[in-house]
Amino acid sequence: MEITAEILTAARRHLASEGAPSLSLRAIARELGMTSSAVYRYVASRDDLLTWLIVDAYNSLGAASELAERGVEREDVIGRFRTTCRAVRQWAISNPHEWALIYGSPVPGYVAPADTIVPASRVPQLLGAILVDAVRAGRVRESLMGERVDPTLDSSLAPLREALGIAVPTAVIHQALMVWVGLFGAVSFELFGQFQNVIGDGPGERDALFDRCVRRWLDEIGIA
Amino acid sequence: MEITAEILTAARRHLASEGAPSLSLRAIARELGMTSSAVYRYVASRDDLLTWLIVDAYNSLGAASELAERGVEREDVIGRFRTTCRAVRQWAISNPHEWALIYGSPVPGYVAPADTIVPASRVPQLLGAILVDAVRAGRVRESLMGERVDPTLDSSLAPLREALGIAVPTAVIHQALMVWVGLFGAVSFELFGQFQNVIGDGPGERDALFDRCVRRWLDEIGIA
DNA sequence: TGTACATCAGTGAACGCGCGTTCACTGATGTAC
DNA sequence: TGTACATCAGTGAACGCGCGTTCACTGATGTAC
Repeated sequence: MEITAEILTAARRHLASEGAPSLSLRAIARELGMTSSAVYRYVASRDDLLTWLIVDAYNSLGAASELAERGVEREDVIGRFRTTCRAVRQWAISNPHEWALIYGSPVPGYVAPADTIVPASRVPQLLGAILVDAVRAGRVRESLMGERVDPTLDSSLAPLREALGIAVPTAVIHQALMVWVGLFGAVSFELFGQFQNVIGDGPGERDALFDRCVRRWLDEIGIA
Repeated sequence: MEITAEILTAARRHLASEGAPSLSLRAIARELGMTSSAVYRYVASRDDLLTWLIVDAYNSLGAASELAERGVEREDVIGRFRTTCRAVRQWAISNPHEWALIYGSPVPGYVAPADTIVPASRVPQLLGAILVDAVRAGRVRESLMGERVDPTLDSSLAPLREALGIAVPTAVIHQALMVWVGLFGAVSFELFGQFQNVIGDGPGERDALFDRCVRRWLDEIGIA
């Protein structure tokens, strides 16, 4: 399966330099010095190729985050969270087109097959594990742990609660979800250019902004 | 300038039903029963048309939010904020492709001209005005108002601070920015399908989720 | 060891499609004298 | 009132391009007897 790997490499390279919209089977064939029809021996269709790349991107982001997080002492919940957030942002900055592919506008007509679910959940899972450890260590805000919550919300967050493995109050899960959404939003805002004309992009300015976001997210969960 | 308006209408319709990627001058010409070359009498290029639509989308979102917010008593800062958030989300749900156009992945090769800056700032401006009123009424969290902040952050948020008109501490501005980013992230997450397989989409479930987000954003600023 | 056959990676031409953009033009309408 | 001219919205053909996908094929490699 050498060639399959080569195709994936070429597709990755093309994605990284040109972006998803101009990604075509023909372009990849060209890059490999093959006929476009030859590629069909390995890839079923354009959508199939897209799926490969999406899975690949999720895995790349997941692996990068996990690797970074693993380098921090288990007891250091704050450090683990901070490191994970930074790893996500760094990966996104290094791979903007990949980020756009997985977290940007959906491609009209493309429906993600089930194969993407597991890779897509690696980062949320990682954040979830950190949360669980924080809960276990009794480091989550008391007021949040005890808060009663709208039953509709309770049921809509049930799948997440079960995924965590231990009993975590819905209010905490919601807060964690907000953090994840905030992390995603902050990175996307920066990458998609929404900070243009609003926030300076001098050296370190955006890092400082993001670092404070991380600190605030920790505050919101109550980990201090 | 009747025809210019008709072209814009057709483009809007096409965008709404098919999405930005398949938007082409030829498709719009077809929709209008014109030759594709005739369109060039009114539109300079495809990028020009894209710019029209981007400005149009920002203005549509801005107008919808402003209209909703204006319907709330001035003293009711909480109501104004909640209403604005909901208006933004509702607009996005009603106009998903427009939302993707302005807040989704950037189109490679397209550079937004300066004309988009003012329309793009309508919602942030609205949120800023609410914040200013909250600060004036002394309803922002004390701890946040008094917090000292990294000087790099101070300078990177300077443009925002000046835009607000009155003196607002950097910590508060950063928090407000986080709220805006969170709002954007929450809406995009929902619209771009990231909640699939994670959160139920039964009646009211996502509304409940979002409503709690709004409440938490208020908490974070300290308005209660 | 040598022949006959099967496998299979890759070719090349073609299909029908849509795109942005240009350009010489038609034909109706409005204006000047 | 009638003629000559200018303006200008819209046409139609063409340019060169890229795309996804199919299909009959070549030619090298491997396998069986």
